[in-house]
Amino acid sequence: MPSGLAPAELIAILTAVTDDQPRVMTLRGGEALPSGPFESSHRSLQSGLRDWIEAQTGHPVGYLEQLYTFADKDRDPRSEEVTSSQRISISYLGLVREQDAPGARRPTWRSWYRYFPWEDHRGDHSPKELPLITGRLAAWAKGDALKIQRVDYLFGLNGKPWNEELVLQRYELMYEAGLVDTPEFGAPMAGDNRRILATGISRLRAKIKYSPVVFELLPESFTLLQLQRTVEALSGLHLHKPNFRRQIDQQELVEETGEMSSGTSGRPARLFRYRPAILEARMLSGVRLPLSRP
Amino acid sequence: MPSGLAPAELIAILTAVTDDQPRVMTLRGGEALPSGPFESSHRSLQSGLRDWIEAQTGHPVGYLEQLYTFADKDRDPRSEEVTSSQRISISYLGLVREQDAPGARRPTWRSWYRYFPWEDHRGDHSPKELPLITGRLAAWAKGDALKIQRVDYLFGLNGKPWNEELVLQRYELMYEAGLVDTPEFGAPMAGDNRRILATGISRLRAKIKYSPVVFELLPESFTLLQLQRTVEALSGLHLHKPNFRRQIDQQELVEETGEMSSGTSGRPARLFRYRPAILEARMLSGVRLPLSRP
DNA sequence: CTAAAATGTACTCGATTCGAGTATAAATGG
DNA sequence: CCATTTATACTCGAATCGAGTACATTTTAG
Repeated sequence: MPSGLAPAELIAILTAVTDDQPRVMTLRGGEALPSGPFESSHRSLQSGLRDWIEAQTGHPVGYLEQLYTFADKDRDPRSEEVTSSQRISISYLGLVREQDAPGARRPTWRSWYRYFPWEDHRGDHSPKELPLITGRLAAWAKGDALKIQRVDYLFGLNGKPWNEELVLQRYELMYEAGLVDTPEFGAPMAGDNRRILATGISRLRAKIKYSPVVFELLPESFTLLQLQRTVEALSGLHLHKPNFRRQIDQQELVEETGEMSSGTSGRPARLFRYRPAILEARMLSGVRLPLSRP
Repeated sequence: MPSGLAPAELIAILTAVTDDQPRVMTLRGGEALPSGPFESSHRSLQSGLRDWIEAQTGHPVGYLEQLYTFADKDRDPRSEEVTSSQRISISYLGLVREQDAPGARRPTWRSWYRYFPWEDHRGDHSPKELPLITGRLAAWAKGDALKIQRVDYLFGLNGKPWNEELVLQRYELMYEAGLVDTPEFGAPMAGDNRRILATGISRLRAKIKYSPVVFELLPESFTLLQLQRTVEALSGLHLHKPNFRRQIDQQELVEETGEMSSGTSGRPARLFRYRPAILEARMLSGVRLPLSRP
């Protein structure tokens, strides 16, 4: 058994939230995710990537989590060619406070929804692309009961609820149906980068429900509305304000700083800070999503 | 920037449940997990590993999920040496029905709880090793409020509930406290294999709560008690029978076969089968854990 | 044969959670 | 001043969940 020697590559999905938009750091005019070779000199995968990101962007990375490891042929289902050496790619999800380093090298932060416009359900109406997409999917699924069921489930049709976590599954369904190269249905990326981004969004949308990672995206002190807007940006959902606040203080994840917000319109709000002391004790409760507007 | 060329290795945590014990396939007298080099000839990581396992064990793998990718220096915190070439190891969790291939090559299936005896909370009493372990941990944490809080949280002391999912975190705490090499506190494994096993157990214990993976471990048709015993074996918890059954039929994951069980003592039970048709529709409900006995 | 043990099945009850809605208070901007 | 925006405190009913009770049916021990 000859063991394959494969070069390893690290790929980062760096996410920040600004102006109520969840954003991802991109290169080459928004067409590629940042990536680089894995250096033998690094202490570990995790710390190697951390050093590399901070050097490249000037942003400290608050949270870094491994997502998935691909071999080349896994990555782009379109290419049928047989490559002799398979590159191994390890993808990571990183959360940064974009405002931390305003003066540093300006990378291009793009909204997630530029690539997945159908995933933003915050407005009063569902995204304008959705009817077109589901129409095309219905035509594609016609006759196959299993496919119809899958479309209904993934896109919340026929009484089924919209599940915001299924970003990757929806993208893969659209890929099967041949819809992902339609420019009106989201901006393209090089290779399989858009699929990797979908993986990261899925993971993060799941994670905010049972882990306090949101706070890695917020400044030191914040109002409860800021917190809610951030969760809404990530999940792409509109949340019920009173219930959201009820959950937050039931979980005792935050404490008042004593200060009040200023500079905004409307009544000033109390400022809060995250209580990292009980991080582990609250790990498995975390932020849940009390939805509203069906 | 010279890119490091690293050989990649696949490591498998193969799990089955027999005689109400969750088991893992091991080599070398229970000291190692099966592993092998990643072949360039394989179509993908996933399918490569699947072929390899089925060839080695004769067991078809029902479910296969990637766990985590390590670089060598990540893997064994004990070794301080600087290796020039870092091996990349990709670990997978696989579920098999052990009874499927009784005549094949006989690998050694060991109970999880041989390696983590403190994780089995099914009996009337908690595991006999626990008082010793928590005593030693308390001595280790003495004086450090944060450490004490962590011990309490991870081991369910001082009114905190036992959380069965935190297998890896408990193992790592015990590692920090220098308890993992005590033979009374579980059998040893080579290198970091025991830590990788803990990762797999944590993942599986979390997964059975929101995904119907349990059925990959059961025969085609089964009784509700068999299903409950399997979940109990994996979670290491004792469940409340009436509530367990209530949840199962609320979720409509199973249907009656019309047959009855035979050969066992007690009243014969109805046999059920899994309904894979609605797999996706139920993905995010799955089997939850209605505990009993505080 | 009979009783005990093991297994299966159907209920009830109360606490908690959760979605949804209502009401009121405090600031800003024409 | 009044419309608008934001903050905060409640209420209500449905669904879920932990816990417990009761009873049925079969095997096995004695």
